[in-house]
Amino acid sequence: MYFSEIKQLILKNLDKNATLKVCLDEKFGDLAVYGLKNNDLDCDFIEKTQIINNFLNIFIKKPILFESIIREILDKRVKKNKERIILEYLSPNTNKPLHVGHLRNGFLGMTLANIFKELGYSVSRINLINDRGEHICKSMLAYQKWGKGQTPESLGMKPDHFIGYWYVMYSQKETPELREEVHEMLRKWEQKDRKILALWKKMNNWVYKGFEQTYKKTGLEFDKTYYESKVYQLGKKIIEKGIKKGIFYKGKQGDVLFDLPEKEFGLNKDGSLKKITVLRKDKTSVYLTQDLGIANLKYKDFKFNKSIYVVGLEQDYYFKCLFYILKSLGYKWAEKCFHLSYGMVYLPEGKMKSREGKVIDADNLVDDIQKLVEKKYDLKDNSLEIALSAIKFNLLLIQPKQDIHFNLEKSIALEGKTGPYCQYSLVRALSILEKAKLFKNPNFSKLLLEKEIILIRQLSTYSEVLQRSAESFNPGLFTNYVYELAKSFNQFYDSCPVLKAKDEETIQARLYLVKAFSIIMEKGLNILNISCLKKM
RNA sequence: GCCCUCGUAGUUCAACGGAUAGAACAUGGGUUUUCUAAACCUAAAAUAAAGGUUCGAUUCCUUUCGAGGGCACCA
Repeated sequence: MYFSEIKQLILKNLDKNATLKVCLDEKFGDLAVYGLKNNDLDCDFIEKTQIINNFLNIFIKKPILFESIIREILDKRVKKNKERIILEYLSPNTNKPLHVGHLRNGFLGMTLANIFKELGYSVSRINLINDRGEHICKSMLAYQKWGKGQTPESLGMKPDHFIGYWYVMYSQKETPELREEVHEMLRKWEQKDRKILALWKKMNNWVYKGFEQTYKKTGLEFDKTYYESKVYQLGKKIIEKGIKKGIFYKGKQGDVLFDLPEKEFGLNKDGSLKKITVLRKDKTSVYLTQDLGIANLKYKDFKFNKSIYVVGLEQDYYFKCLFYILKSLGYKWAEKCFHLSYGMVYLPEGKMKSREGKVIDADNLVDDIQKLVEKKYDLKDNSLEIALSAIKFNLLLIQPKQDIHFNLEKSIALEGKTGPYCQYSLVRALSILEKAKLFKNPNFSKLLLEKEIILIRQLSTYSEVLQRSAESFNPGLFTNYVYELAKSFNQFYDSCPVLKAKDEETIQARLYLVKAFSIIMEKGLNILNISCLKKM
């Protein structure tokens, strides 16, 4: 019998509304449920039941319990779920390199995708590249004016950093005249002016080359890439239809508007309804125009059961509008769209400002931490994997809604509650398993010590945490679990020798426990996109 | 002005409405002839304030204070 089956059997015997909880505190039972007076549980694996503080505590016969948990982990069965989930994340602009905020976004998306995959969903990961618009023209204009034909190669710069350099230069030199030139450039771009298109292509290709390097280094992956320049016109037909249906209307100046209802959005200061522009008077798209189109395209391409947008909290209002308009247009799938909003990353001196170059650059961050690892532990091997593990773990640990106050020295620790700590616990486990052989029939009644029991209980909550983490779209919950698991193992490792235990039966029972731990820890690290190392 | 989010040890973060609010870092004290000490053990330290709902509130509701974000042709 597996642990999940035990839980189901017990649940059958309880009230309908009862929820079972695995107890991690040894004083209580193995499972507990609140508020039950009647404890007639008729299952032969139950040792005793006891009511403490109005909790019904259920004690299960230890060998059966341990075997059920460990066996379930060893006999990995893959669940399948027919639901399809799409996740959009990263979505960079092509006018500057990636910074630590992008990393937070990307790792949130990647990890959530992995969590849903582990639960059996069919998942597609989408990157929507913001490759057009005024902000893109800014770096183009600066390069055109002052670039003197230099290239990333001629300056020895990573190509996306090269582009970012011109974006910062534009911002520093910006004047009303320059701003007008940017508008003019965008107009030419939309009219497919050859020269401008050629410049745009050249510069975007540089950026992509740089992004690719960063993706590869940090492990960011996608199943599908949409380019804004190719799809930004899609929304216009929807706008036309919406006007005919009376959902949108033309403003005095010829722009197209949508009225936001008072109930959900409140009123303006003067008591009028809030409005939002869906198309400019000159018929060019605003973000909303293209997002209406892209949302449709996504549904056509994927027929999703859930569409998740990983985008910062500064766009909460925007997404509320977008989803409301989609619903008003009659798309049934509108309610399956979800904005995963996450907090900003702040520097000690305040908000990051790309325009001023005040950012924690993604590439530099990885390089810095990697150097730190090499220096601190005097090693070359695996230093990148360890540095990335520290960064990813740190960014994922904090629940999405929280802002992160980033401090280079303090934030990316290498010891304590960190990625490397978790990697290290797996290294230790694998090192034991390498030296031993597992026999077929372990005797789990040999596992009696406190640290053994805590580790087993910790292992037993894996699926539960995974499920909760998915339901709340919170990878932080799972990241914390991975740490707690590593901690339980390190404590076990310290107090319970495996290969040098007193008798062969204890050795085997503990080996099975180590094996089960290594399986879950490997899964856990893979979900967090952290490398499983054999040596550290 | 209005709307949204957040306020937990010195610091950075946890806690499905449930049992004694957990960690990490920093600080103090310890552990290596034993499977990797990037580890383990140990001490001290917190729910912004005031009300309410509840058998029970860090969690839900109201108010105040504080921080951040947003509110029609920006992304």
